[in-house]
Amino acid sequence: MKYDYPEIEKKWQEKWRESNAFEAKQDFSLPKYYALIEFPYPSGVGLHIGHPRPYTAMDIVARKRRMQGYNVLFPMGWDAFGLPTENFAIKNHVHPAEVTKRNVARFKSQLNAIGLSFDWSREVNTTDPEYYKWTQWIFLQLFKKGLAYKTTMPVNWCTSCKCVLANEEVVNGVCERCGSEVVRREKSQWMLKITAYAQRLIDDLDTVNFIDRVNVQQKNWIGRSTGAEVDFATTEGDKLTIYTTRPDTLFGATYMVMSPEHPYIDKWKAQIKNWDEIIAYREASARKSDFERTELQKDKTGVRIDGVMAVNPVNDRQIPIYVSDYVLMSYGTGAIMAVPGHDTRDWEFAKKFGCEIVEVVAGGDVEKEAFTDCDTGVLVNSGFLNGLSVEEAKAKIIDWLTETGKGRAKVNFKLRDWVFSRQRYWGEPIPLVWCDHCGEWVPLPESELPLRLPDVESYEPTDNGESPLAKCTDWVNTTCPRCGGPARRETDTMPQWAGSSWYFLRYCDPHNDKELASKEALEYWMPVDWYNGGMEHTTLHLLYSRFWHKFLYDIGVVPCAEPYKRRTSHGMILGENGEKMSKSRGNVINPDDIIRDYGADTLRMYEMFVGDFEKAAPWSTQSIKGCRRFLERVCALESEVKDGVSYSPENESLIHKTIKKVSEDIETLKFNTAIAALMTLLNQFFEKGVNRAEFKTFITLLNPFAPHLTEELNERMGNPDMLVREPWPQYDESKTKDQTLDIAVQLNGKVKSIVTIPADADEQAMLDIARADDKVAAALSGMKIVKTIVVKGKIINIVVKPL
RNA sequence: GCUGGUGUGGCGGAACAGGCAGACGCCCGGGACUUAAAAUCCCGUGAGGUAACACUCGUACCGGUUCGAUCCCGGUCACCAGCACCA
Repeated sequence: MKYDYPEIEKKWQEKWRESNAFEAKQDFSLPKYYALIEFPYPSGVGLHIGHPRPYTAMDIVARKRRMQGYNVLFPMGWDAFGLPTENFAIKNHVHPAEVTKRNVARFKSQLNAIGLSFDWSREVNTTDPEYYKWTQWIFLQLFKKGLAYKTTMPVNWCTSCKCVLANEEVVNGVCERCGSEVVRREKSQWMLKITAYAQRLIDDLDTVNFIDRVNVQQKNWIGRSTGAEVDFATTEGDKLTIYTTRPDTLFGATYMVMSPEHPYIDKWKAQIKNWDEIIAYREASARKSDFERTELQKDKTGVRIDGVMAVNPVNDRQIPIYVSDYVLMSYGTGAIMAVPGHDTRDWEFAKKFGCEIVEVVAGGDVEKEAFTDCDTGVLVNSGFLNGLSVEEAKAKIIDWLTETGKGRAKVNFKLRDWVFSRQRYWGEPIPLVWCDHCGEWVPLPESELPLRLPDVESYEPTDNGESPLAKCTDWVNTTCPRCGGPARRETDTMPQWAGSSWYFLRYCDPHNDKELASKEALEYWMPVDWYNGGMEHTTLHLLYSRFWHKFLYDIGVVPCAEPYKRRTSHGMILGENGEKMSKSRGNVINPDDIIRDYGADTLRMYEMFVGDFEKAAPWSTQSIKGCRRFLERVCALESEVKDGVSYSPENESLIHKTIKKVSEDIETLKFNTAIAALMTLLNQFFEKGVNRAEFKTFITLLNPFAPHLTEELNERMGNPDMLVREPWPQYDESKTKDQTLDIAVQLNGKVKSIVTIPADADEQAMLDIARADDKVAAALSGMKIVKTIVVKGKIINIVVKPL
């Protein structure tokens, strides 16, 4: 058969569509499998060559599961709110909804051209009011439970997007999206209390099967630490509380440091003798952007508070208090005890400002550098802690603090609450109104959802930090749903991460207009069995959606505490030069061109064969030809097929091995070696011949990888049903074993010969065969055997020395 | 700085409960077919060495454990990713 891929691919894509081949069934008695990939942001440039890698991988899993008899849910949708669309709309004077529609149409046709087996009857779009109705509904539940609150705080402000960013969206001090400078601004923002779930977000990682680097990154980001809070008295009679992970070093605390934003500074105004100096320092650090702060981190700055002293509770010594911006108001209590002998930052500060350095853990030289080792040190100069190890001292001092009421054990997290509002147009409106009469934010009744985005004349962001919606006075001015008085709508919108935090739930029951999804559907489909997505979402989408899911679990909406049973992640496709693909580097590969020149099946094969799925791999226009050649050879094999029994006993054994290998490799993300095994089998068929049944098994195994070609070949063989509906081949473990084995015979660890033994030969039999071998016998002559090592079925090693 | 990860032919990558290193593919070389080229098919292909064998060296580097180490242990170097004054 000539490999007419454009014709074949078009034909089978239509057949699958006409027969609803991939529709998940509404029969909840069947075993289910929910395979999920991250829905894309439908950008204007179309599909990237990187997209098909995870998509094809999960498509292979989904196709295999269907053949294995599962009711498979493999859906797709659009994460379509977001800035690029809005910016494009502004520039070209089109409505963002119109832009979205076009981009979605383009993406969808590209995805279909790859032959991905999505159930399009469940397509969702985050910008659809029938969808964002439920995004808003979830927000209202969060609000009602006190997990959404508005507060004024310094936030990350992107100077180019003119919009607030979440901490997770700031990378190296610049905007994750556009790379522009991010500055700190005081703004009133909606926040979501993700910190309330910090502990559970860590703990429940033990209940799911995520790849390790995801677990590690999430844990680092949440940043749990254990330590103690200690109350220091001051000469003004206040209680200055600090947090430390090293309470064992309390005797070594020789000064304290407060963040410039600490409220006690204002409180002590009357007592502070150098007030002007303190205020000048506070204002200077307030002006610094996060970027500047990190740039300057090596060089500590600060000012001593003149007029107030603190008292170390363990020894009643009076110690000075400094103000320095290396202490952050947003972590712990905004103040620290400084132990310069055993903390690098305190040591640097102490050296610069001439503070006293006391050694309380012996083992280093605190005059040269801070000694921070917790494993080997022994406590000294520490009263009742002397002689203890760091671990013992921690426990003892916490007991002491608790008994005396001067402190307590404490757990802290680096994770901060999620800044949830954006000053842009193209996002979900926040369904709250401010009522002066009620004096608070009032939620819209659920019956009024969705709160639709109004049509506005200009989507331009404003420099004053207000959302474009603020200009839409007809929409903004409304009545309070509670008291009926005049009220104003919230004009900020939700961030892009809102719609994606729950979309996998909507797929379970996408057309439900009574609830976000029915209980039965959620109980049947959830949790997602396998979710594959990018590492870049680990501390963003993945964390956010786990948080929302746990909240929905708490209020009884979803049946499971974790949304995803298994999470894996793919590597990037790089340009041919090994660099990240980008327009500016001129190394972009367009999937449309590849499909036109090689076909979708070749694209799929190559995306899976290119390298280790979990690692980045450079694209190669040379190597893709190998996959194309393989498919051509599969076509050519058709004419080699002969009726009758196997021509070769080796075929049977290799077929069983290949079924096993391909079946297992798909489950462990080793698509590249699965394909290699199929190539090996094909090569053997050309060498040894192939019968109809063998060929059928081969194309069935290949079907998830190259679905179009294999369907065509299956039809040409006269099989009435589509391969999609055929069962996955089974293997017989006993037939994967060879009758004979080729075993290496070593002398002193060097291979001297290869001998063939029966698979069940015992150690003595193996040794006898080895010694009968000519090469072995020759090598043994003139040698004295010191020792022989025989491992059944593995190896023979004879240790010799000259006679 | 901290936390993870990765170093294997000309290239992408296989093989690791310690047991023939380099599967599979690309590139490259030779041959067949062809008037010729492309395509296809066959053969070769880690490095040194040999007429051909033999043999020697080879999994970032140094050392250790072992009959045997790409794999385990200790140390060093390089690269990638994430975090970054988190007390």
